[in-house]
Amino acid sequence: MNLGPIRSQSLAAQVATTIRNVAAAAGVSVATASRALSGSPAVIESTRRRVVQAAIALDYTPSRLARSLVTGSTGNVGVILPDITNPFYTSFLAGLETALGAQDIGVLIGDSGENPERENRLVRRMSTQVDGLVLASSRLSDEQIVAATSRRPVVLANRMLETRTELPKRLGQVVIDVHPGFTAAAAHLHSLGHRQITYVDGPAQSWSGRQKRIALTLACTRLGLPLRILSTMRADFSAGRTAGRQIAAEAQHDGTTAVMAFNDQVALGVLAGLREGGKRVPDDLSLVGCDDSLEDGLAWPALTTVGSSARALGELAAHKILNPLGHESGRIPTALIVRESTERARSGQGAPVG
Amino acid sequence: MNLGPIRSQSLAAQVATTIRNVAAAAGVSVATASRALSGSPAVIESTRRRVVQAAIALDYTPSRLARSLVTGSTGNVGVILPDITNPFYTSFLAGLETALGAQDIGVLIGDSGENPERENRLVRRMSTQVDGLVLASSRLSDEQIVAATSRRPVVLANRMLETRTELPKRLGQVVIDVHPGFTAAAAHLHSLGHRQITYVDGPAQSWSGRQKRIALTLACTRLGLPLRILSTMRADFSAGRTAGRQIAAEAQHDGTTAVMAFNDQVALGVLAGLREGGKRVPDDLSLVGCDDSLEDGLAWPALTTVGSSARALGELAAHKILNPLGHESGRIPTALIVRESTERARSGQGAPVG
DNA sequence: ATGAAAGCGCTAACAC
DNA sequence: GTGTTAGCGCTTTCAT
Repeated sequence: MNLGPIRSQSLAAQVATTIRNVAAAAGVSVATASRALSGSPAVIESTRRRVVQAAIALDYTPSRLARSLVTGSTGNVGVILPDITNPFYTSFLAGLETALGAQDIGVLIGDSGENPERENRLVRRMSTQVDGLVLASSRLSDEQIVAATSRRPVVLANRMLETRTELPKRLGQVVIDVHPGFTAAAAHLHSLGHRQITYVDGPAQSWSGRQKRIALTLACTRLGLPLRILSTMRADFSAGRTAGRQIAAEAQHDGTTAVMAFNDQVALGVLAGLREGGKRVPDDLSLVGCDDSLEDGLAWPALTTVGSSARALGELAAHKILNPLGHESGRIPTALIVRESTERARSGQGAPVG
Repeated sequence: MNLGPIRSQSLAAQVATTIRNVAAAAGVSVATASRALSGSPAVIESTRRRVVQAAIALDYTPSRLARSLVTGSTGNVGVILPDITNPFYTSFLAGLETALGAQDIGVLIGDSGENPERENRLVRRMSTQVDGLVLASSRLSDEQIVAATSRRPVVLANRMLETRTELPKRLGQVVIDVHPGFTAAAAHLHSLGHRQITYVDGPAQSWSGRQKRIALTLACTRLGLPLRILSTMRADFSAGRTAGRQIAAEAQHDGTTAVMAFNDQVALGVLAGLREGGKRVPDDLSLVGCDDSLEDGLAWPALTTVGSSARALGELAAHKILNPLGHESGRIPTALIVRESTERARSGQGAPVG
């Protein structure tokens, strides 16, 4: 029996099969088809089977757009990162994507390039097609973030609002607690006999950068350890390298015997810069990174680092965005991972090379 | 004058402002509001201004969902990668995202984990909310890819269909042409006096892996250079490290003096493994990576590598998906980048260490 | 247990 | 130049 014109499956621009087709093929109404496919208990087993079979036969895939439009929930979340290329965010994203994917939530991604305007454009652009927004190391102002909150639930990762601002509902915050790791790192270096540390900092505007600076300063002060801070514009390899060269050149004057870095990329750069400046790690200077984003053994000597799990941060952000319950900010702890790049301070400066 | 109930902006779950509100506020019909906002020439300047002002005043953001539903175009593309964490794909993604973002196209991302089933699920899941799909190093079968093509235009990156299959319309292919780079690498090693090369391969199933193997085999054959191939399961640091240890242990028996690696991650692993096996690069063995995904100086010694631009591949994929015109497959060339990890072969084997 | 109908927010004919 | 109407594909009352 021929129920109306069969959709001629020509080779041209396919018209996707809709729930209407499925309903027709199964001989039920659209409503019933919808119920059957979404597993409503209000549909009898025999009809359900027919509907499902029709759906399979027609290779039916429900339109998420239409569904979202009516339900008001999209099944997607948006993530905005400052730099997709940075291993820290890459791991963060992997953790997030895995956790969300397991719940069949899609991920829309945007790279802000550390540019607040671009970040804001991305927020607006995404806001109508996601259920929530995850902003990693956001460079937006507190006000802008609060504003974003009125569109969609927001989870801030690696950043917290100044608490003078009233915390809006629908705002979650997940951060890495750098204190334990940095405190341990300072203590570790101190116990190895180091008496002058140079810290190669990241960009000044970053919230997490400020946290690290504070934690380290505090720890060093308590130990009576003098700390010298070197600023860089971008927290990447080449900035570290430049700093490394500088440190190599100045070490004999300022007495620096240990270097800490904003992150592992910078540390790797410092390593290269020191080497180019004729200094060896850990013989001449000790070196500590941050993030534990490098596979063990990737650096040589293996890098002592303040370990945290960007991946865990991503997973935590995923959970926060899925249930915007409490206001307590999630924290991922840090701990010092001692490997080969730190060693007992040599009394004198080794004979300068090259 | 009060036109109906003003939406009470309570603190509770905001109801987003719709084009209806804007139209009402501007005192025009919804259609006119739509036209005004989308820049239709058929609306007089004065009304346009009123509409736009109302939109701004109400902080109106058009619903992409609704728009997509009616226009049939979503303004999003989906990207599926085997591993978000891998720098190659990370650069690829960055190139893609930049190129698409410039056209105000959003990016939906999925990590297949090199799992064909998961990849297929992602394809289905995304298909109703994107205008096109970019599959990087897809592990799907030719048939599955062709099937995906019937849902949305597809661009294959770093993979080509076996040409026995009829090429579907709406399928683009962009690849990295490894031949020039690998040929140059083999010639380079040969000219340095190396007479036995070991190649540390990646996963056997990968299309791009096959290309590299073919290119290298061909080049070596032409040079009369014997080639030994070591297979690995995953193309990552630790696989390389294992291979490196093995090579260090066997080098004296098989006469290997130069190692080539599937990619830079593997090469870095090989470097570590060789070091652990008491071999030094480039003194004892030369080493060549692939991709140029490491910042220069990140590895030490700096890695000679077959350079290609994953970023450029991403940009090319973006262009392909935006205009699914021709069938010619886009190619990104490769070239050998000589740095410090390759050197003239030593006549004898250096005294084995450790 | 199933169907008919309304409507999510928007654009695109088709009037006027 | 602007308004009216239909409808994208789906879910969800409300009847039956």
